[in-house]
Amino acid sequence: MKPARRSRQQIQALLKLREFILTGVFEPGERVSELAVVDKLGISRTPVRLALTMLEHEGYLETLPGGGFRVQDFSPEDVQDAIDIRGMLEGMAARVAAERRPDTEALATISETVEALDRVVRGDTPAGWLEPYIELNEAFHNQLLDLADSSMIRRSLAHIESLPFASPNAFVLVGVEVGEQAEILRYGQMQHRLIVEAIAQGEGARAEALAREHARLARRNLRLALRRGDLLKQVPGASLLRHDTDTAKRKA
Amino acid sequence: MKPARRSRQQIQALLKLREFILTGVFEPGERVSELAVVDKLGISRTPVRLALTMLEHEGYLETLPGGGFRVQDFSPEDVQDAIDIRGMLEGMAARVAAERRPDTEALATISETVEALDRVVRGDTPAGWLEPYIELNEAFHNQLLDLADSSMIRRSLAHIESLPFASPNAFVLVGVEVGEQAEILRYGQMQHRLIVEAIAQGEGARAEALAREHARLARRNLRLALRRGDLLKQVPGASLLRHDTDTAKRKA
DNA sequence: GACCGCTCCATTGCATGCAGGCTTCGCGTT
DNA sequence: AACGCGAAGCCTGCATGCAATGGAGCGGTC
Repeated sequence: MKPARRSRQQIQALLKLREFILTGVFEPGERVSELAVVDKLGISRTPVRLALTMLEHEGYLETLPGGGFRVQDFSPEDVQDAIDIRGMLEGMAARVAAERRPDTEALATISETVEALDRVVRGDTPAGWLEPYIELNEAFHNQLLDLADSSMIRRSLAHIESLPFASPNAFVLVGVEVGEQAEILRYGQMQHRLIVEAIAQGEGARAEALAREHARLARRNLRLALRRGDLLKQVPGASLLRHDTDTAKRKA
Repeated sequence: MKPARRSRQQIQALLKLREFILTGVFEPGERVSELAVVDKLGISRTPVRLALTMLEHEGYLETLPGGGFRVQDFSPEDVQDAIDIRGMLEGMAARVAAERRPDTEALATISETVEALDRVVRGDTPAGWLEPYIELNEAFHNQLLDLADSSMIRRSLAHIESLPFASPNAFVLVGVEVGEQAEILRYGQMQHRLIVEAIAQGEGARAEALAREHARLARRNLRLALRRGDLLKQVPGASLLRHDTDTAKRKA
């Protein structure tokens, strides 16, 4: 029955559960017990339990006082704040990178990424540009972290980005659906350029401000998506958003 | 043999292990296996394992590729960055609080704390002032978070402050040993005052800058402690600092 | 003598049996 | 009829047995 499973059960459980939560199989606010998950996944309690606590640390779940877990829900303000926090951390990364005064060689990798992004954004290939853009965008953010070379920044960023809607690429798809998409994309790309430029010139404060402002693009797209519900479907983790119909605690 | 333990084994394990790590029973870089902990604590593997993964998320441990854990070590730069991150998050909290334009009533609690701190700092009672200062200082930071009322900021701050040397009170004791202590304390207290004032007047940018600068006091004390090794003993989690003698990877 | 391979041991990952607590439902009494 | 008390069942927390994997050490062969 189970000789096939040689991969880690715990990872399986984690992936499946995350998928279930993200796709709305488990609704926000819903209580989820070990047993229910065991029945649903066919994995025994030990790895399931481990996966549940991992999801708790990732922010998807919270423990209930009486034991068991509950699917976390998020307000629009929460999403906004998460994006802001990412922006601040990336800003700090840019500043730290600038203060190290990296030479041209150290900047080579990220410069290549910026140029590749240039080609994508300016490119006349309207079809199939999305995939590489997302990939390069993520690469840019990773390479910015590499330049800062701070395990603490890395750690905090990883923590906030474990919330899917806080990642740099979360709202790219929203922009796509909107007419001004091309202009926004070019604007963001200019920011990429200027961030690297500021770092190269050791302008820490400027690099920080640019990176922070860069994250505001995501906030802009968030507002767009909130106004046009159909756009929300493009955002990973949108199902975790609290339904406004809930008369739940606005304020504790 | 086991009828006495009715409290949660897992919590016991967590507390004991954290204490062991902080007091240096487990050295940084040391490998720690489940079995060793089971023998040492007399708690079975299931709760021990859970406690270990929790400590991993808190940043005390990291998983080894071959399985098992390793006590994390931190460079002085890591500590500095952690303090900076806390400062940024507190700055964001102050800004968000200011942008909400809280009325006098909402500010009542934190104002009382500031005044209580004033009495402690200005007070002529040189003995026994430390305890209340630490308590009030922590209360101030908590109440600042209450004003911002952002679960995301709260979450990220809790995460970074799970590292003991990143908490607001971590370096207070260092300042105590130094002659200029009184002056520094009054300076920090003035910042407390001004932060609340800025929030009350809706000056978000100023509140943020003040809160960020406020955290720099901890960085200052960190440098002091690094120069004078004896002061380091006052800092919680100092045993996690990487020994400079290690010729380990400075840079990956 | 050195290198490759095999075997054994240590250690983690998984499953399940067991006990205790919290809640809920039902029955009895006022 | 309503409230309180008691019992039962579900659910979580813990312990331990078992299997599988990775590494180290030893032996054999080239």
